[in-house]
Amino acid sequence: MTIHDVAAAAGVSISTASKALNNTGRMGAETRERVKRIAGEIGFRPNALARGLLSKRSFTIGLLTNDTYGRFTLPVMAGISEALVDHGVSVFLCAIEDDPALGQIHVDAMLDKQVDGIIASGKRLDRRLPVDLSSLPVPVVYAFTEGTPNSVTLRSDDGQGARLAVEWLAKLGRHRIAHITGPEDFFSVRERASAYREVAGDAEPVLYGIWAESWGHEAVGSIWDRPGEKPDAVFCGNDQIARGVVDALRERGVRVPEDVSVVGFDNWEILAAQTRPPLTSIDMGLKELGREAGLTVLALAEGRPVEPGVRKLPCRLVVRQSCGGMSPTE
Amino acid sequence: MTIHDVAAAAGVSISTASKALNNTGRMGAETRERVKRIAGEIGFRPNALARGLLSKRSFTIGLLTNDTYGRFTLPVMAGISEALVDHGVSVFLCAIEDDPALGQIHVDAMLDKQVDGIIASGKRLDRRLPVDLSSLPVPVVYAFTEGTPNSVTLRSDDGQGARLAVEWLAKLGRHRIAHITGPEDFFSVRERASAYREVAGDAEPVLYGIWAESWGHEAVGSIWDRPGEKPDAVFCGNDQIARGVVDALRERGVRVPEDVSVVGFDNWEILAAQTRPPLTSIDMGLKELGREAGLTVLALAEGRPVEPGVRKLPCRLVVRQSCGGMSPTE
DNA sequence: TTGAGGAGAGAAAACCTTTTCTCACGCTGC
DNA sequence: GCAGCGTGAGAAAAGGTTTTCTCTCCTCAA
Repeated sequence: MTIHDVAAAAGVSISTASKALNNTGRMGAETRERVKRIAGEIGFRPNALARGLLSKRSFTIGLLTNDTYGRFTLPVMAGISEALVDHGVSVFLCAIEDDPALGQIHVDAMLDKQVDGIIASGKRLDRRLPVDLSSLPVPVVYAFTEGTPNSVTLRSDDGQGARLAVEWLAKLGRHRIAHITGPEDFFSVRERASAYREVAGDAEPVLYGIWAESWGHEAVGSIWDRPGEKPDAVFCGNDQIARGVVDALRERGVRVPEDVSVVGFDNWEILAAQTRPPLTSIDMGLKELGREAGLTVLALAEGRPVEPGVRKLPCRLVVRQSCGGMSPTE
Repeated sequence: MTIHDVAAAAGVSISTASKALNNTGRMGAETRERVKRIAGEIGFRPNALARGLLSKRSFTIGLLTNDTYGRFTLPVMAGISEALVDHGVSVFLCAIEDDPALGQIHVDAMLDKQVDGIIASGKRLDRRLPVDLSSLPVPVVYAFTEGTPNSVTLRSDDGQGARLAVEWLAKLGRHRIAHITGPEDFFSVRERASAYREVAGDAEPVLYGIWAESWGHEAVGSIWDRPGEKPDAVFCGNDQIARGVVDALRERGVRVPEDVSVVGFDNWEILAAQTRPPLTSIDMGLKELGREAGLTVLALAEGRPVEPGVRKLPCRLVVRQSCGGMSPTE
């Protein structure tokens, strides 16, 4: 089913058929309608390859990621797809592990296929993908991964997210707020910790560890075993740690949320909702991040100007039951 | 950088350049080498759109899924990508939620882009995607979702997986093996339960519930609170349930694995490894499934014959510490 | 010396669409 | 009655590549 068939069936030339279908050119209204009707009847759909060859636009972009579990990439991907499907753009997903060679293969394959742009994503804000995207013939947007100097980079505002969490705890009347978090060499860990300090002061030390439940357990042990007053709230670096914290507290007979409020980070639905009690958590808004990234790369592909630099998107507090108290709108 | 530039730089015609680069046609060996060298030097890469237009092969396939969390789709995707990247094939990922309209939009977009084939995937073996793929102009392979009657369908062998689990427990000397699993209306639940019955007999009832930790908890409660002898092993319908079971047992002072062995299903790394103790689990081999699906759709796209029907791929036992005992090779 | 045949290379068509250019025709205004 | 113009529609080129066909030499054998 090519445009030839449409033209033949409508008794017009190919050029007329094309113009009719694209609402361009001059022609009689009934001719246009007839061509359109016939195209619909025989189920004509234009070949995107041929169209792309001419227009230099493939309506295709690539998403490059090294996030194997997809915990971060999946929401980003969903946002991108959601934003771009209306524009007829499809997305190549390329998981490149941490392998530079594999990354290069995928980038080359995408360029061969004339993608209109590339979105680079990852599992960590302060690490680069193992492949250089700085001088590609197509626009590149970095989302949730570190970009090159003059690039467009989108990331979550972890400081604001942390502030949100701690202020929420404060609003609930908690004032001895501990912070149990991940490895200090993560930029986002430092950013969250410093926002935490701003709001909570330094009554409690920040406990750095690893991104695991076991660390949440262990940290609760070290805090509750030491003498002196105990915290009445814990702000955790991610939901896994929070889960460990909640479990450890319950095992010690400390009630959550009655005695201690706990806030997580990431709002990893499948974990946060299964914890007992379900975790109040900070959502980084990765889907919105993806949506923005999609629209941005599209803008660049269409030649619209986008000012370079790092753009931080706000986090959101998702209230469940691990803090007790009021609803978030009060 | 087009083949015109290569031809000009090498002082040959376009056709000669093309033939040189593709190792086709007749020509002097040094001419061929010279063209290749120059193409390499100026960084020529053929335009896949133009090539696809002519060859009717876009070296592109689509992966359609309604699995939002990507827990099943992600490993499948990884397998597909891994198998096809060597063949120069890129993959469009289309997440269609459960929306028929969205599904149709994505399918149309992919067909417009002349994909060589489509792989349909999902989150459940016994459900169809909300879009009809039965009479598309491109080959379709179903992976981890129900296919249409005469299609090629790939799925995990859940019966064999369940057998693996129960036999493993038996081999460890466990003989009162309980089965706590998901909703009975899942085909895979029934399949696993019936394999369990075959091996374990019906000393213990099968407990059907929901796919949640809370159900694991609850089920342990109902078993351990009833009078009489207790199980010495629990085979769980998935890792979330297993997690709930392990936690509930620990809370009751029942030791895992000393007193009771626990096996999960899905081998959801991030959960199984964080459980205390880490879960022995059945891996459905979704990556291999993806790989097979990729190679199969490629075969179909190239016109090689593939016999239709349902092909079951074996599950694998992944031993961690929740069963105790020996290593898996003994 | 001539004819056949083969080797090397180029011309051109094809893939499908969009877009620009050209053409024919009928009408209006002088 | 004729120049000019607007309208509707088609011809053709372009985009980058592959492939088939053709052409020109050159060599070798008769």
